[in-house]
Amino acid sequence: MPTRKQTSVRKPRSDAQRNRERILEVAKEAFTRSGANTSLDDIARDAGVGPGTLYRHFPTREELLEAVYRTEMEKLASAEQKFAEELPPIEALRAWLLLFVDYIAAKQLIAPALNALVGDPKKVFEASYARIHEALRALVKRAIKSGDIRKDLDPIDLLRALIGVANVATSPDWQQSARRLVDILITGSRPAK
Amino acid sequence: MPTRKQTSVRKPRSDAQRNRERILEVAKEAFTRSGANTSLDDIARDAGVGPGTLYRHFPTREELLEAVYRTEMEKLASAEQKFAEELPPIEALRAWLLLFVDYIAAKQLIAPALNALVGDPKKVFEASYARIHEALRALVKRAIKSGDIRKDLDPIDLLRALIGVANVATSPDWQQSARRLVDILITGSRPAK
DNA sequence: TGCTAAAACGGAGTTAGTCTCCGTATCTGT
DNA sequence: ACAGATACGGAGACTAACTCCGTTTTAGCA
Repeated sequence: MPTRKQTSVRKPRSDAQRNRERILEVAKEAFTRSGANTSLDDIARDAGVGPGTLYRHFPTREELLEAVYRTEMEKLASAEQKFAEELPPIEALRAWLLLFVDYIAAKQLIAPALNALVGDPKKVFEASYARIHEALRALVKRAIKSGDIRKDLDPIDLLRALIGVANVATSPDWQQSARRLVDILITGSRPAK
Repeated sequence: MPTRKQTSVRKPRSDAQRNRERILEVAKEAFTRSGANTSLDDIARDAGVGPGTLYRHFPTREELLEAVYRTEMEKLASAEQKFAEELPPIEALRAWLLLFVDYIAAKQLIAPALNALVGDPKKVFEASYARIHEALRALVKRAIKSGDIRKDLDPIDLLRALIGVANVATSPDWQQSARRLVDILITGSRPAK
């Protein structure tokens, strides 16, 4: 028996793969530009495929949204390692939180994702959330070990606060607000004494 | 000349008033129950009016959402005075922040509002946001004066963090997370020394 | 109280987006 | 290069959004 994975997956056909990526790319731009309610048929057309093809790859709007979102979040999560290697714990944490802010500032990707949230919150976040959470937890863990952060801090709390800031991005200075908030959060997370 | 307001407002017809309230009430429940994408025609039917009537009162989905949202936020904002009178500054602030959490926990009203956000963020929040912000600012101001909070704290930062928490309400314990966050925020907002 | 103009109603009908179905085209392995 | 499997695409059914206008209701006045 070959050691290769034999779990059903027969093979992905090359044109299918191409189309999938094409759709994802167009969708990302469309959602970012016009919000999460953009016509899916339009996205299909812009990607040069029929509606049927789009729906075969992503049966629901939410699934497409999630796929786009997950792809982007993956990039963010992978930045954790770099910071962890280059900076002292507390600074690595701060840097990553700030990157998080910059990232969603540039991409505005949180809005579409949130939109989908209304339908079924868990689905959309489940996968990417886990990945992001893992990255953040690693950073917090190191900062706890070095004594910069108090033991009982739940990393999710920080994450939630930050994601929130992005959503309430009504005023133009929201990004600065987010930066100040990072400081508040870190200060508030220090050991009691 | 009579001192009464004469600014255009001719008169609101009683049936119009009734219908408006009826729609608002049904809409609030519908959005809370099924998310912000509920069929507006359905809402109209449940309220016992025709689609035309609903659209006359609230030309767009966003406007209906905003009206519902604003009504609820008004209630929250008005709680500020009570706390300010009954509690010491820092505790009044804490209490109000916690009420904020409880409130959106119960009503889940933030989700629909956010959904609308994608279309045009400012519009939806503008009015109610101002009201809430005002309440929070008053509380923070008092807490600064009493020396419990550092001078340069921007109240909006706290608000943003909290709203965010509600949005990322994926896990069942999000409410506890929010409560911990309130502590973090308050601690992080204390004077430097 | 009865009358009238203004205000508001309501639902049929138009428009637009979602999603499916299936005949046709393309790919992969032999 | 052939066969079978896989994927494509777009016509069309369905559903919700939103409008338009003939009918009904209301407020104010004589």
